[in-house]
Amino acid sequence: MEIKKDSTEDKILEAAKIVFVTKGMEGARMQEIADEAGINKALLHYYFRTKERLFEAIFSEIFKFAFPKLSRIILSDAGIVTKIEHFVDAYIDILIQHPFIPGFVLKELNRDPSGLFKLVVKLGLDPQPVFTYIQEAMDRGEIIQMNPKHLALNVVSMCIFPFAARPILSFLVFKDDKDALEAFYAERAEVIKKFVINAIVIKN
Amino acid sequence: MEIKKDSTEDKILEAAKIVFVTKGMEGARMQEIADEAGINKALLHYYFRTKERLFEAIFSEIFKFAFPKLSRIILSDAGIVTKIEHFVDAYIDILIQHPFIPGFVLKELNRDPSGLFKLVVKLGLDPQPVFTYIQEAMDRGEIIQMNPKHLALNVVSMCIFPFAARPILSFLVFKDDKDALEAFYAERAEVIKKFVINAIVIKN
DNA sequence: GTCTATATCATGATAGAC
DNA sequence: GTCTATCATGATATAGAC
Repeated sequence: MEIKKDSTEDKILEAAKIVFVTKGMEGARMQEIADEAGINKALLHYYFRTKERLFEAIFSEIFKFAFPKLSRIILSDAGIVTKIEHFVDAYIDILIQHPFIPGFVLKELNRDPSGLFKLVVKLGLDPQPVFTYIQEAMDRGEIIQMNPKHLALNVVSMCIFPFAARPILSFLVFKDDKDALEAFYAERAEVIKKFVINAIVIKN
Repeated sequence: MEIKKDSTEDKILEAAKIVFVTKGMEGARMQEIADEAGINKALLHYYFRTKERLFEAIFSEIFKFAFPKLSRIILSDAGIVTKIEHFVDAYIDILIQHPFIPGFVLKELNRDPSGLFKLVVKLGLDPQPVFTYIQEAMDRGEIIQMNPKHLALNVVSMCIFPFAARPILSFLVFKDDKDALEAFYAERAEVIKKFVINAIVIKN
């Protein structure tokens, strides 16, 4: 006897997440999602009218997952160095748990950015206060002077890119040694924090 | 009178590059490439037997474009700091001229890495000597001690990621102000160089 | 709500005339 | 070499039975 622990809709969402994340919007096949969910292809259209809508549901879910955690850190009242450290820790932690997200987001971003833009507007995401905050910390002499946008981008780049480029990193640098790659990712947070602090802390 | 300056094959290659780069392998349509080249769809199959082969031709061309320039710098006999500076300058220069490459490469990388792997093997690309070189410079006390792989990845991340994430950067940070975005990219090389040097040069 | 069967359409690829 | 016409396939979407 089989216990029905998930609704059909949940099963579809879970299956779609797996397929979309590995194959992307274009590569994903409705048949494959149906198979993965153990249901019929027509049911996908019953629950989510089109492939596009199903995709958007998954995309939003993934994006919304990371947002609140990072937002909380950014809005905290810690000093800028501590805040950057917490941000890097949290970001790398999320990425280690979901290493597929960067590749997926960048892929879809270059395919059709409008979906992400709608989401960004809907979430009321605006980085300007972050830049203003960084500038103020610089003016207070907490860190060296530089364009806040460049600083923020440097930090985010070093966090995200290694995961977005995972296949080439794995193959080229680690000769497909999964354990070595995982160990390397586990070191990233500490490395980035030290690197950034060295770069921006004022030297006497 | 129309002067035939390009062969049909060249026209196809140029058209395919435009379409593949913007749409990717999956998104690209043979019809669109044919239209872009001003020829018939059947001719594509006459010159390049399949879509896959046409794609590979473009992908190789793009990848091979950047390789020799960067390779020359890496193999030069400058000191490590100078070498990093030259590398960043050259890399950002290439990316400003071809800002689509990172998004394209990452997209195809996450779709099917095997093509890039074959290319990497064919070109005999091996980063190990670079890591060894960095380690030796560290041992000579030219820069601080850290895992050479992390250092290399930090530099490459800060160079590539801003271009890979161009759509979101453009929309979220620069409110679709193209001029502001271009100006920002133009500053990247100087910013990255200063940032890296601050991070790795030994303080007294 | 779930399924079978099918309509409709788009695309990569090919055949064959010129 | 280039074109028109067409095929074969696979995918989205819908109609309608249960």
